[in-house]
Amino acid sequence: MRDALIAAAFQLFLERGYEATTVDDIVALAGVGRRSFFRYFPSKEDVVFPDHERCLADLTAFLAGSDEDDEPVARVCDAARLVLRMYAENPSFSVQRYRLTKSFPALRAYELSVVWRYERALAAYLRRRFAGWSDGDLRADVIAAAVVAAHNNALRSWLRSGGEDDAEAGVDHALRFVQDSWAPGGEDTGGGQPEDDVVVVITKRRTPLWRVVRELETQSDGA
Amino acid sequence: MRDALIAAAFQLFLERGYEATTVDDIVALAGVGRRSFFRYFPSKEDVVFPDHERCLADLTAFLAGSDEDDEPVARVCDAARLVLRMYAENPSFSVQRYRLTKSFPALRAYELSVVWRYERALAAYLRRRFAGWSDGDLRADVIAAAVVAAHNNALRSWLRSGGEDDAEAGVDHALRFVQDSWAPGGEDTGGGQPEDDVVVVITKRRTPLWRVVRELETQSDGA
DNA sequence: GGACACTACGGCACTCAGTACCCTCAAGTA
DNA sequence: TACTTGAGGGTACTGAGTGCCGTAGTGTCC
Repeated sequence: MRDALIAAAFQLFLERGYEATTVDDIVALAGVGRRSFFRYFPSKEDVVFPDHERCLADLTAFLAGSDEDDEPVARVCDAARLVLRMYAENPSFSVQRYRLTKSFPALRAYELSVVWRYERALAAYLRRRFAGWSDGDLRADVIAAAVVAAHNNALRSWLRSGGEDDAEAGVDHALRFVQDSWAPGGEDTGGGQPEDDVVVVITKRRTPLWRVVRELETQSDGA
Repeated sequence: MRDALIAAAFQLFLERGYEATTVDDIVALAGVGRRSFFRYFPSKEDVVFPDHERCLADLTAFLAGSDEDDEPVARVCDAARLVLRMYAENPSFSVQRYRLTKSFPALRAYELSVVWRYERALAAYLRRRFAGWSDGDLRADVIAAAVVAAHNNALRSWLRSGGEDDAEAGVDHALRFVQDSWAPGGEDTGGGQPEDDVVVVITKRRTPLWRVVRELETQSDGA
């Protein structure tokens, strides 16, 4: 019955839009009573995100089950991959939902509150791991936000592709950017370059440093 | 009349809670018609955040009015300070609102959508500035999220203090953490060095960029 | 002064999400 | 048979938000 309601809801949402579809329409199509809808979904928005509650529980469990030896940033990146996998399990459903949420502000607002809960779960884990550091909480909040932003950047790009691209590769690439910023050494996994290969940078003094960095970044990977 | 509605709403919200206060209660206390409430505020949530629309416009204008020489990350940090200043202008109001939003999920969800709009404004600016960089959009999204997270970390800590702490100092400290991660050279404000003086940097390939930058920063002012 | 707009506000009626309460029916159990 | 339990249905209600219209004040032009 839960699945029947989800199917009916999506059919109508895609046909005539989210706001133009009432709960009465959905239950009429699904052939169930109106009261039953609210037994399965606390609100009309919830029917659009039926699996996030479980995913959030998985994510929390995953973080709770990590030990002291894990590199914290790498761990939250793996947690983000967990979320991506949920989307990737049902590409067509995820893409449909993406188009829906993109066009209806009410759904976007709901999605934000879901994402916020993921972010707080990551931040809570990082705060534990950074306890005692100076600015540990700040670091935790910023890194959690960065991980979520990177994940969402890759996820949205995958969704825009209609689920055709390689979702895992995209999110790996995006998360590497975050790890390079805060989990130094993470990118140094080997490769063929000899360690003592040398780069020489020549620039005018007083060039804004960010311009130098930009030049370095566009020309090489690493330094 | 707008101010009368805000005052009446906050009085009732603080007295009996957000959800227990109906729009009818508010308009009765303010002595205006119910229909007028919705003329000034599109929804009941909006009365809690009466100045964000203007602040968002200020922020957008601030970013639009910047030129190519500005360091992008420093610019969005300054934009974040703009938002903080709006909170700091009315400490007691901000603290009251903070306690309200903390305890009512509906308000928290609304606040998230407001914050999201700020973040998108910052990201849009950064995307323009990073256009052409490899992973420019990703970088823009991540940095925007980090700036917002740092700002919110400092803001919440100030709000929890009841508006007693130094808000500006707190947010400066938090934003410095972000700038140190991505906007090296922020301290480059002048000095007498001749323009054509040349700096040579020698480093190993595959050294994490941030290490190079740190080294540069500690050894010279500028590049 | 009178006709004309324009604006701000109030009142009324409506839709729809969400809730409280109670009903039915079926399945199991003493 | 009587009793409980749980899934679902029906009804009536509250409250947010909208559309429509009426009305009163405030100009402005003739």
